[in-house]
Amino acid sequence: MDPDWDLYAVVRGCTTTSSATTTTSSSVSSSAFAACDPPSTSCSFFSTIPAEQLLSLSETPLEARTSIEELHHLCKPFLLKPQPYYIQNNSPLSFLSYSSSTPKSPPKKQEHKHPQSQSHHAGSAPTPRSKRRKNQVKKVCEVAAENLSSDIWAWRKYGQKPIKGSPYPRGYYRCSSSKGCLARKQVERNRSDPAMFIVTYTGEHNHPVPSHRNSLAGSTRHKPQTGETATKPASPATSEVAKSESTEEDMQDLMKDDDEEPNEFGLTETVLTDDFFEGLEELTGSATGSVARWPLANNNAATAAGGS
DNA sequence: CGCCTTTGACCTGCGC
DNA sequence: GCGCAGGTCAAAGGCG
Repeated sequence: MDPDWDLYAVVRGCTTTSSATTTTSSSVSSSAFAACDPPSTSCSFFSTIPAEQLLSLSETPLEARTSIEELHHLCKPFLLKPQPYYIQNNSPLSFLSYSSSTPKSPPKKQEHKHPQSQSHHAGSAPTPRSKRRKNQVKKVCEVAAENLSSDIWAWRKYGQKPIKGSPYPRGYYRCSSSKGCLARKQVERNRSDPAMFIVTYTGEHNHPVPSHRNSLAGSTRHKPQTGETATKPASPATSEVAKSESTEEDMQDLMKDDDEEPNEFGLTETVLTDDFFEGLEELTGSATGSVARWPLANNNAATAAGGS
């Protein structure tokens, strides 16, 4: 497994919101930091840090890590470690759900291959659609509706199904940034809390974060969402995202001057505020759990299923 | 023109 | 083995 793509996403998400400060290299490490969510959500990248590390971090006087560089330095070690599952919540350092469909089984890239159409997705040998349900690495996160639009990846909806027991349908999206990308995500509205969306990521991106969204053409479709018909996929996944992200792109463009790579941390000083470290304390306490979490930076579920 | 969403059909895994 | 439910495909139509 490799949280790479998630991390990338994280980075971007963060970069877009928080004004870029210093752009350096190492997208990987930065990604972890980027964990911070856009606007309302503060940084939760610490969730990626092992409990022990967190403790040590928290014990470090704030004054001691006033610079991004320092923070980076402190966290870098953990950022490269693959983390099983990370749940990101819309709220700063709280973790909502944790789900692991397959804790350890190696990422099954080809979660399935349709016999009738296995021609596409070049590069990967056609494999049966088998074992898609089991042995499949998933990253599940719960995202608030308002955060659904913060996803740096371009997703394309390829299906929607009503889920038994749930009044809301589940939307199926795949990464449209790259033809052969196996990354997929499912967006489902939380039945118990309609304001929240459950986003499940499967597969991995086999390409770097797109500096620009693939295309916006035809992505913005304004279909009159008939009420809350469980069949209406909230907002066209990417479409909404695309729109809301147009500004992100702009920002990214601006930032590109410095470097193509996303902001090292994607954090601004403002992000590293008391609030930011406040949550840290909480984390140190909660992070002692064995459950690995990470800032699934992408709250992207901009794609909402069950649409709003 | 290219990409997106929608949607019904099809395929496969899983539980009984 | 059967049926259900979940996941994906692909055609049709829309949008920039």
